[in-house]
Amino acid sequence: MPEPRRRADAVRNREAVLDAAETLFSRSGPAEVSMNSVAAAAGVGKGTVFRAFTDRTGLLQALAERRTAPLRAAVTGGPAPLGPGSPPRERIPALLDALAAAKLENLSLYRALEEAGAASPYQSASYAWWHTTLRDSLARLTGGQDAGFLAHTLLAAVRADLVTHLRTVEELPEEEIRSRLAAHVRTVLEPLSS
Amino acid sequence: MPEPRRRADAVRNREAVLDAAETLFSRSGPAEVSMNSVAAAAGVGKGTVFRAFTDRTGLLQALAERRTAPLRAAVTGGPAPLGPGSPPRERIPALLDALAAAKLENLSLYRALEEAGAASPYQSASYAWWHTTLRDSLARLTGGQDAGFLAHTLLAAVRADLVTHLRTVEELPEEEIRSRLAAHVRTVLEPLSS
DNA sequence: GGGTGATACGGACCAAAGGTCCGCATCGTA
DNA sequence: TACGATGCGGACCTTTGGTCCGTATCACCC
Repeated sequence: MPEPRRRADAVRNREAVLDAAETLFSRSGPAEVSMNSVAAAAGVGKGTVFRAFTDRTGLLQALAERRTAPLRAAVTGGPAPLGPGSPPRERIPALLDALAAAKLENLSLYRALEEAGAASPYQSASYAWWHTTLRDSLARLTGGQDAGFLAHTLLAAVRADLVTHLRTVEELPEEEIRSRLAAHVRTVLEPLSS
Repeated sequence: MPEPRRRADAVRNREAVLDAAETLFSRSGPAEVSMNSVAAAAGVGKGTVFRAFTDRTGLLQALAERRTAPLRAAVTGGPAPLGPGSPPRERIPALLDALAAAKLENLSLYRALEEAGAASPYQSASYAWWHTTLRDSLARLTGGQDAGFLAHTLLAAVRADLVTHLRTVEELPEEEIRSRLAAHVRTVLEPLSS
């Protein structure tokens, strides 16, 4: 596979689109960010956006991936408590707290991502990755039993629309949300035999 | 308020639309059920559908309400374990199991409902009702502390898209899903001081 | 620097879906 | 049976994701 060599203007445009989309999402809800507006904000034609990212979901994924690259790196190869070496009882709360923090920082992006057009969030590679990571850590405590289901329920507790509801309707501050989540994780982890 | 008296054809059409929509949802995913197709299947014009239900969300809500009326009745005024008199340790698992069962029976309807077009599921009256009901029961165990958050997490565990994923991708049978959910509920309820 | 093929650009265009509108039909009542 | 109120239906509008292709730009070689 001899890497087909990207043209300079193509990579420049790709970056511009990501930047524009990032700004738009930071300023308004997911519904206001249409592909048209992204293209316009990037000073680029619509076709360029779709060529670079295939479809809306592709753009959202690329954006989310770029924003959370450090987090993913910390989880896959970093030190404790996020890194793969950490003991589950430290790592699992850390994972969920980090994920919650990431969502809180990029709420409308994550909302857009989880609405997902047609496909449910459960189809995405990103969800699969988090689920696997979490499940494996959990399995070291449970012996594997129901770790998968438990991982799903924990991840469901940090879904972007729920977090949004907690922030905007129940008006909980970030730290409050994170501490309640932490308490919940503690509760769930408690009874697991080491 | 002297009840404006509904015309006979209007109520007939309303029913026809509900029936048609119900059939469509039972046969295909939420994306396939457009307002147009509902109108066509009901043998009725589009305007009639929108006049009767205001918008798509209104139709979905009306449909869900009709399908789960018995369940709501059982919860608000029925006998144990669902009824309001039952002790929380019986009632809470029963509530979640019943809700899970309802979703399993009407998966694509609930998926459509939770996608919600623009508004998140957390805006809906139906969610608020379940959340309040569950929170109140939980509060009788926790003394109120974090009952609201816990109720959210429990409800998140039965979200339609998650349930769909468990059924179709992980291929768990209904009973398996319900029993894992039950186990999870037990775990979460366990540490609560009575 | 100039020529040439490959690659990317951009915006007109398309299709689908939710929602609106209003001339016409049907209902309920006297 | 007549007549006003209510409801009907489908053409129409708007928005949005996504496609297409004639044109411009890039990268490479001479």
